[in-house]
Amino acid sequence: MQTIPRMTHLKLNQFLPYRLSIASNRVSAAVATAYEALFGLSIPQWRLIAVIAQGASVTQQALGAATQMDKVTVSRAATALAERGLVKRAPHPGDQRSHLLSLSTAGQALYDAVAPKALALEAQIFGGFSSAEVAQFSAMLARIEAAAAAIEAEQG
Amino acid sequence: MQTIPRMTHLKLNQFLPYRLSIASNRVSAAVATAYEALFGLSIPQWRLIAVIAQGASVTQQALGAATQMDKVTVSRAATALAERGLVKRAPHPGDQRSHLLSLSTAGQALYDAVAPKALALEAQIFGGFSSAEVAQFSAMLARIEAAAAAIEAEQG
DNA sequence: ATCAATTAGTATCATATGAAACCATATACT
DNA sequence: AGTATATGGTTTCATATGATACTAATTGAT
Repeated sequence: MQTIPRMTHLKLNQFLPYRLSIASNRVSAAVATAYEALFGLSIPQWRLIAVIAQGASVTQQALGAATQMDKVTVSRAATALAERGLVKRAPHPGDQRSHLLSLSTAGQALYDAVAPKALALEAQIFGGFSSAEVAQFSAMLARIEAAAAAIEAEQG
Repeated sequence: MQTIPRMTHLKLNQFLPYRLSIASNRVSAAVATAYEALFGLSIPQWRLIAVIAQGASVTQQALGAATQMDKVTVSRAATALAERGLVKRAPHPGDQRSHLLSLSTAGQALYDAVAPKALALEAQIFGGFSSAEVAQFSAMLARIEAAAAAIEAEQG
């Protein structure tokens, strides 16, 4: 028996979806560790806080759309934040199923503490990047997202 | 009470760790769906196959290092692949705790089928990229990985 | 040679995530 | 108005993942 040379060689460590996944996981791990250690926040919780801080008064539905997280994940993070007194849930006028979430004073204070730290972490990770490179990278991510979403859509 | 303008505004959808995570998750989801639908492979299983195909005869320890996956994940994927008859486990001469994994004929055939499909997916996702852009993106990922790993190490 | 400390791999446990089922309310259609 | 359908959110269930504990074998030190 003899070995027939294959047409396609695939080196895992040059395969971009793999590389992307590794890089993303490392970044997420670093960020998650920092948030957890410093503020006791999970990534979903932090994302909610970031969006609520921007938008003032938001439904969970809107939070799901803005953070691209599942409604179950949003629900759990929202419950935890409410229990911790970081967000307030007001009834939604005109829809009794829904609440409007906003930051409590404590939540706002936490946000004010977290945000600079988050930006510092980002700066640490992308420290070597020029602003042109950052812009380029960001644009590339957008293209990748769109292409991947298209594939997913076509796969049903 | 009056609102004091904050120093740091943070828009989640411009926050790069978030953007990176979203893009990576989309790509992983698209890839995972395709592998699962076409070949019944999970991503860890596919990674093992890819590395074994390169390296011929490898220990799980080496597979863990090459794929950056936990040894538990490697163990589970290896067991599943062995049960499916895609990889063979030979005793490691000189270390009886360890096995040497290699592709069976069926495993090699599967690899030969999967690899082109994987490359096609990659091409679809990065289709809009020039080869210079691909190289740039790849280099950026490497820098990001290194920076994130450094942070993790320092957080220890 | 004996015993402590590592290491390869597996098994067990805890946690995070999302899919599916579910409840209450809201909307659409007749 | 009255009924079917859709929607916001929560609960329940199944699965994936990794930390921890464990077993068997190997290495190192005396």
